[in-house]
Amino acid sequence: MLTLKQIQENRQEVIERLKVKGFDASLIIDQIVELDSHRRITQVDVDALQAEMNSISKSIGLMLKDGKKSEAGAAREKTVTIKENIKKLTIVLESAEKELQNLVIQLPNLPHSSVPVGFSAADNVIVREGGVIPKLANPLPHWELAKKYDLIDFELGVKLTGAGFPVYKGKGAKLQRALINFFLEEAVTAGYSEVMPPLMVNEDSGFGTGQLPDKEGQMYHITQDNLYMIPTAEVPVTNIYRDVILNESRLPVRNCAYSACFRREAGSYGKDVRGLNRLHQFDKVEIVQIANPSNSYEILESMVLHVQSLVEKLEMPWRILRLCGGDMSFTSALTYDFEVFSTAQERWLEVSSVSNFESFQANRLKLRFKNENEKKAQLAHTLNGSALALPRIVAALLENNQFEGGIRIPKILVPFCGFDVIE
RNA sequence: GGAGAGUUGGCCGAGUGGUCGAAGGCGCACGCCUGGAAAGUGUGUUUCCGCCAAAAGUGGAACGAGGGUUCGAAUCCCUCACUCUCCGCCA
Repeated sequence: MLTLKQIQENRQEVIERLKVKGFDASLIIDQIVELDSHRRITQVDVDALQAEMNSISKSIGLMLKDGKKSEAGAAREKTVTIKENIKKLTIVLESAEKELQNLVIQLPNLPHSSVPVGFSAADNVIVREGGVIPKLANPLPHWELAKKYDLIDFELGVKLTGAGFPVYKGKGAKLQRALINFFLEEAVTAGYSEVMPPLMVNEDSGFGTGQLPDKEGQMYHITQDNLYMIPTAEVPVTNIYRDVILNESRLPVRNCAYSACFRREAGSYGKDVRGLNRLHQFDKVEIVQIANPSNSYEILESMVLHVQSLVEKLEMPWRILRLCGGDMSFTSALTYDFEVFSTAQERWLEVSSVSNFESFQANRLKLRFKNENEKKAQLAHTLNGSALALPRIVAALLENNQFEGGIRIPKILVPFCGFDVIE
């Protein structure tokens, strides 16, 4: 959520920047500016009436103490109309605040100046790439490999739950655990401290990171207890710092977490969802940082390098995209996507998204920092990235490393798996 | 799930209708003291929304959350959430 100050002070710039995301903000911003001034004027009035009330109340107390009963009664009568006016104006004030809030949360985050203009994935910019795309004679897609070597049972998942909830078996299951451990170890070594968060969150947490109210339909909602299944560990981990004022010396805060992730993926269909390409439940290791605004973009780069080191260690053909305005999420200021190449499907699969949210989430979270010398706390920057999401990594790993009669496990994973080939 | 007791500032803890944003203590910051430190001592130490060009200053709000009673609520009433204890159930 943008701050009112941001909107007031850089009105034109905000409108221009949001155009990069294909968002026309001019009307909303006009309304916000007008409503905010209305709100402030009303508040001045309410405060003045309140002050009068307070002073009368105080004097009544003193009068009663002195035994001046009739004077106190007279004063009491004066309060009747003041009280009515306060009531009326408070209603006006509260509805203005509510309306203002409703408008402000409709505005997406401002894209960073380096974000390319564009409307679809085709307009994303390749930043750099690496690895080698293997040349295979007749590669099988991972869903066939999974069946052939009995690694993943999609039909069984349908029986138990529904489409998009696969059952991993044998070496397939072991590979999941190996990847999770590998990713966590790498993150911890890189200085992230591990947390294991709840897989369900409350409404406040959903709002804090921006899933609610915008993406309500993307999360599984347990209505009986009004809880949401997390779509990513970003939600619980970032919300650890909701309503927190950190000491500046603690920044950057770095956390990593493994979690299962749950997404309804309403409206998806076709080859995009085949096999592991899009699931309702999947595993992911997430990295999160809370940063000082002065160096949050350097931190973003370091997170990108961390993810890059993972795909390199896994010997995958990879590339990094800088997302264009139209392809970026509502909450992000700058996002890099990582893709790995899937040989059998002959296409790039997104395996990670690394973003700087600047103060957009922090403003919702009331996540601030200050040092001893400062009176006023300021909003921190939040960043996160997948490091990494498993399913498409598994898809690429199976497809790219297949050979006649087996699948080779990348060297770095062998100690985690306990085997070096699937056959 | 049943019964009871709680929820106050960074922490502990007092406060049952009036001048309480809140005693006292701990912690922390700065100063004095000291050769240096400890002890001692003094001052300060929540956050949000406004007014003001800004600072100074100043108005308002907040004692788990929301509502109510009252001229006035941390204090009384209602609803909800959470915590603890006992019982039940359970990996």
